[in-house]
Amino acid sequence: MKLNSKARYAVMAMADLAIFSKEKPVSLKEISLRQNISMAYLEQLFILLKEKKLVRSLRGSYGGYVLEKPASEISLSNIIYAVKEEVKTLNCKKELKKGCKHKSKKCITHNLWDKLDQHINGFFEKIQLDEIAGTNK
Amino acid sequence: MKLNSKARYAVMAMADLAIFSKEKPVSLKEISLRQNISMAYLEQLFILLKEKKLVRSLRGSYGGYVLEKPASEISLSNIIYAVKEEVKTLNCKKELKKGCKHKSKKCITHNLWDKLDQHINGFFEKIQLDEIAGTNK
DNA sequence: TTTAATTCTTACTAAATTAGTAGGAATTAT
DNA sequence: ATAATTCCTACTAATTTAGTAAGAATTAAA
Repeated sequence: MKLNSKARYAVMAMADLAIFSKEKPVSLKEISLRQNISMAYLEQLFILLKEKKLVRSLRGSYGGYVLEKPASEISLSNIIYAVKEEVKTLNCKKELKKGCKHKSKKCITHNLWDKLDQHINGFFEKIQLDEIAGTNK
Repeated sequence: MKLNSKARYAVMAMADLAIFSKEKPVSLKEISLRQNISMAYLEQLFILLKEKKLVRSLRGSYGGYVLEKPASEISLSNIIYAVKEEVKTLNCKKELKKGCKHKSKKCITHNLWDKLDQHINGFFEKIQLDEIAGTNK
């Protein structure tokens, strides 16, 4: 049960934006230096964050990224799913793949993992970026 | 954020034991057939479950495994940690490794992941095997 | 109009992890 | 004795992770 770097870095970067992109766009280089994350890696993450309309980009010199919406309207869940990380406690989707079903029955722990799934996703949904960044006070 | 097969299988196997080992020891072969898990893989898991005193083995013909304690006294957490799976949301242990600390400060999301850690472990601790197996009614 | 700083895009890769398989030794009820 | 089992150790193919690398496109400022 591990959270990978992709999700961890994405949240760190978004928190950095929430704090520093109020006056001007923040470049990935700045984030890279402040948060100690490889810049080329950040580039890949920001493509995804942009696709999901969590950030807006400004190209060219003095460009960078800003939040597309207020930090209070962006949940941890939004960020994590934007970079394609997801909670997966069952190895089946909607009970279709093998590994869970056997002899046409759901596996004995199916409901348990479903509950765990909801437990973790609930956490991700209730926390907003402003709280993470400490800009909600 | 994925739960791996090791933990999933361990919990399934323990639930199987909780249900079927009341009269006689249950062999890994039986579990393998009922739960659709490779027997050689189960062998490795049961070495670990035994080490943590969650099960007791009976070798030889007609041998197998039984629970070492009542299912109501074995938590999901016990099982998951027995097979060396763990919740890891920070990539640092006790703030020592690099990747979290940078310029001698904790990373910006450190407290968040700490909370997530507690949230998930809380779930694992509050659920007992009898509940999973449905033998608590 | 040139330059420097930036985002955008695609391809590659080393290392680690996962999810097993394989083979045989030791033990024990029948 | 035999068959069924646990115990033990080593190996491995596939996948995932966490990046690196190289260069094209864009734009503010000098």
